[in-house]
Amino acid sequence: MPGRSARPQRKPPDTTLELADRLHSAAIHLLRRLRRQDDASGLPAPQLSALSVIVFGGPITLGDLAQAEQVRPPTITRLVAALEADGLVERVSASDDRRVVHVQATSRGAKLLQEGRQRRVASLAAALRGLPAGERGAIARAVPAMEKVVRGE
Amino acid sequence: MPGRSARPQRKPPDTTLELADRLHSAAIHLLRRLRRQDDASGLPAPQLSALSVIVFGGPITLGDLAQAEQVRPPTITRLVAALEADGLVERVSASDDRRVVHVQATSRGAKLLQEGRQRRVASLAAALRGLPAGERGAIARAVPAMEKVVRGE
DNA sequence: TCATTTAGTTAGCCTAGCTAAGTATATTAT
DNA sequence: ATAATATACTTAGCTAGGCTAACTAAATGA
Repeated sequence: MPGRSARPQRKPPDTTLELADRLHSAAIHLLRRLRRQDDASGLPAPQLSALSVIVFGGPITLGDLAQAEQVRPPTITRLVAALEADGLVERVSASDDRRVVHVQATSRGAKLLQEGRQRRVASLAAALRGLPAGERGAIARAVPAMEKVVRGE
Repeated sequence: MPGRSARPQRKPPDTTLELADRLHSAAIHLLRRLRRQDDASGLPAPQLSALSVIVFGGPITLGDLAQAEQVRPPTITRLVAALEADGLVERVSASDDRRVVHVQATSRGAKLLQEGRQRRVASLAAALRGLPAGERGAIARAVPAMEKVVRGE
């Protein structure tokens, strides 16, 4: 019985509301599962997420980063402060508008992301590899649509 | 690892590692988006999630609930305490083993779940309704597999 | 009987999120 | 030119979720 959900559901949802509900629930549990297996790799998920945007999105203002990360300005200030304290990113103030702060990855930050990301999602990847190909394929085909939802399109 | 939001991607992932990465990222952003739209209506996500297990899974021990929710015992103690303080669940100690505590929903808890939960996911449901039917279907077909991954099967 | 295991709680810590209010810089209107 | 307003970010202070370590109480078993 360990590991057994109290609510096993194997049928696809058949109303949009049920779909939303189950997607929501699955997201919560997915992240909790990953967080628990994360410990070795270093940064907490939100910091890693922000770092990833910074590394891939180049220098970015704090405001844009907050929007990309779907959080309020004070939250991004704090996340960036934590990353900066670890030497993974640095602030650069804009020359033309001195209110604006750009943030960019240091080489250490970029390196940590490259190395750490695979480790962090390794357990999820392993679980996905354990699925029948058809089910893994179903998830793969759903991901672009999920990203669209997340971006609010 | 997340972070694809700075660069929208519309292609399905073609390696398992990339799939894991993007699924993870989508889950993070999905939950943040929902949290922000979670009005005064009710409980924070983790409490709602636990309440849902309790309502649908009947009376359940704290240990089993912790497992179902993928959290450590102290966390479940705290979540249940919060739900109890709101009169949504109640503790019942087991007659045969006095260490064990079962938790069950009150009628208020069951009612709040029925009403409030749908409200909470309403914005997600609306976003899903805005998708082309094919993409919504892709997500619907992926959900059972995601639940399987989450349960660690 | 006494040691061990099991279920849950308590204490104490850290991180993530928020709002409200503050500072500094830009912009706009008078 | 200056006053009002808007923007970008920070600070302060709060709620909440997550953890480990250490505890109590009850069951099990040698």
